[in-house]
Amino acid sequence: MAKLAMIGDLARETSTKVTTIRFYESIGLLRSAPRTASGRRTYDASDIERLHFIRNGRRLGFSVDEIRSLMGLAQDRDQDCGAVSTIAKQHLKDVEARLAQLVVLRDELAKLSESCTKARMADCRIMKAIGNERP
Amino acid sequence: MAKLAMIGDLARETSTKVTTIRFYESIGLLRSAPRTASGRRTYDASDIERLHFIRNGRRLGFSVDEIRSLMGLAQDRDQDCGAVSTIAKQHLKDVEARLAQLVVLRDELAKLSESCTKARMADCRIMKAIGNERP
DNA sequence: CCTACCACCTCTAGTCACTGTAGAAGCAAG
DNA sequence: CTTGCTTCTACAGTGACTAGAGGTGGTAGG
Repeated sequence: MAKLAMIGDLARETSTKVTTIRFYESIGLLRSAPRTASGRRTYDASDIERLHFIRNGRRLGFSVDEIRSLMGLAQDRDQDCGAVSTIAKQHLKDVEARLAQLVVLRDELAKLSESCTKARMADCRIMKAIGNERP
Repeated sequence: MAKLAMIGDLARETSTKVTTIRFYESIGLLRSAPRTASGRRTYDASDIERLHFIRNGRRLGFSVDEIRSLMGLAQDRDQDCGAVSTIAKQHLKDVEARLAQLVVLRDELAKLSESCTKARMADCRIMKAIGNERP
């Protein structure tokens, strides 16, 4: 039988903080890990995989709830994966929307930043611009 | 003397929720508005300007603390505005960094999303990809 | 004058995904 | 045996609001 990992090993393996792993357990994203006699959490290979999935999902910007859904769907191994595709596509759409917003923001900020003429505060163009913009 | 506005007027004028205005007061971003006999907040033109500044600052992605700094700097009307420029430039840099990250993310997600072959869950490429990516 | 209705009030708790802290106990090496 | 690391629990804090409960004030219509 495979040797068990302590929480610190899991943390290193997945570049996750120990506190974050405990947090995932507390919100039910990871199962309640079995404990040693002295109360320490022990993990096996499937926990490592699951945590990798969670971390990658988060890195890709999926919310905890989306990850929960994805992992839930994975249970039905014979179902088709249309629902997964739907979640991924929606997320992509959201990211694209945020991206577009951020581009607008960047351009506004760049214009703002360029407008500086090293004036007195009372005449500062940046301050005036922030005060006057009406979207 | 100019007529005073109620909190609802201010909210409409600046597209801000009433609760948000009260929140800004509670964190000292807006002054404690003077009250009518019955305890309602009253606002004048300078409050409207100040709130516009705050909202525009937030829309541009400045944090509440940055806005606080900017408004603090504005007090010294004779000082030069180098500090303002510094804050704006730093913020621009932050936004550009986020933008770059988001572009990477978008590309990863797009690839992910395209990889779907409408398979059984057990063979889903999207799920496999989320599970297997190791940054 | 009464009633309906809206705007306003305070206070508290919830959101999201963690992070940080305090204080105690386990465990292996020197 | 001591040192120093890891782990444990439990709770508070982050940012920037948002929502809800439960109440008062002011006004317009009947």
